[in-house]
Amino acid sequence: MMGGVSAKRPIDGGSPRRPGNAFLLAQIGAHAAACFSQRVAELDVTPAQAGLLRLVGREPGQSQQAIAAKLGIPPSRLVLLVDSLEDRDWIERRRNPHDRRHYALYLTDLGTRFLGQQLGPVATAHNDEICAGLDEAERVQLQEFLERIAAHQGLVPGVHPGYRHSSEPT
Amino acid sequence: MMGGVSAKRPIDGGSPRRPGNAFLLAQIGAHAAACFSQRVAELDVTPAQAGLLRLVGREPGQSQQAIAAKLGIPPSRLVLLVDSLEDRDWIERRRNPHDRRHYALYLTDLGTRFLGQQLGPVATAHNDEICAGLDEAERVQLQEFLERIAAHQGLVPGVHPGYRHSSEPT
DNA sequence: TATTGTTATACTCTATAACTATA
DNA sequence: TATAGTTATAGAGTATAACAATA
Repeated sequence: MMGGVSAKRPIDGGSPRRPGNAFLLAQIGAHAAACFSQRVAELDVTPAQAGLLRLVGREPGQSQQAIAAKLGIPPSRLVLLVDSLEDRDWIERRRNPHDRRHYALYLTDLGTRFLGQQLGPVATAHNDEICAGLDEAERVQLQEFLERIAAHQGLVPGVHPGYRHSSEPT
Repeated sequence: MMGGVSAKRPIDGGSPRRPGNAFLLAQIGAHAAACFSQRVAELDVTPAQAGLLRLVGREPGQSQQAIAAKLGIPPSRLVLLVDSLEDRDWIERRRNPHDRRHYALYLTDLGTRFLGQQLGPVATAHNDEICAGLDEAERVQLQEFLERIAAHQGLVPGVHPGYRHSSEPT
């Protein structure tokens, strides 16, 4: 080993003493995602499944290609996700009569009920848990800030890239 | 397949029409982490390496066990991370003379310089990029909200759990 | 015997690319 | 030939558990 050693005392290292907004957002965002994951696990659902279910409910009738593009994932990955929801009888693949290569995805009645009666309340409770510590006015204010940031970053309203390989401590 | 089909029209599905704060935090957080990952990649560094480097700079002299516990990762994973930083001559393992089982981690001079002159500016630029769209007063206000949330959620100031298996679309 | 750090192994998740069918 | 969906394979990243050294 070459290069001497320093730092008998704590060193700041160029980064601000207290974490900035970007770091806090990443930290809290990861925490929120982990909490949500734990909550939906009690319904035997993964976050990815929950997200797809919500997307199909919000914009039914789309092809798998369109959905995969919207989520920024390869179509091959979507297949297994769709399979898992179809196995539970929550969504349904319907052939497009005009072009039999396409499938169009729709919620089943069961899926609609699950989304509205099971997943919805869990998402609401999750949101409340994360916002604990902020009063109503502050939550509105925070939402405005976050929406502005999201718009500035070009993020699509209902979709987030929980797919990139990050993993980032401290 | 049993269970009829519904949803000829878009369906809200119990979740709020516009994403709530928790969803926005997760979405923006993942985006911020991805941006940071891209930025530090230009320095040939992973987010995990950057985080460890900052942690060692902030609290030098800790054992690997202590750091692993703080980051919430298994010690075996930390070994490779420490190896990669030691290979670059940025940090150093020093034997504890009183208990030769322990190592204590310190920055080298080179690591101190890299942290201050390379990584620091990148982190600052990253923070500015994420906060684009908010003026100075709003950034301060946002930071206050985020710090309050982090405290309420019991998050340790410098450490975030970018380790759980989430992956969550929509 | 307990603890620190390390190595070895196995498992999960994901993307890439080959394959089938429709057009 | 091109496109939608599927299947198969391989790679990265991670945790679990066995191991060696020190106490």
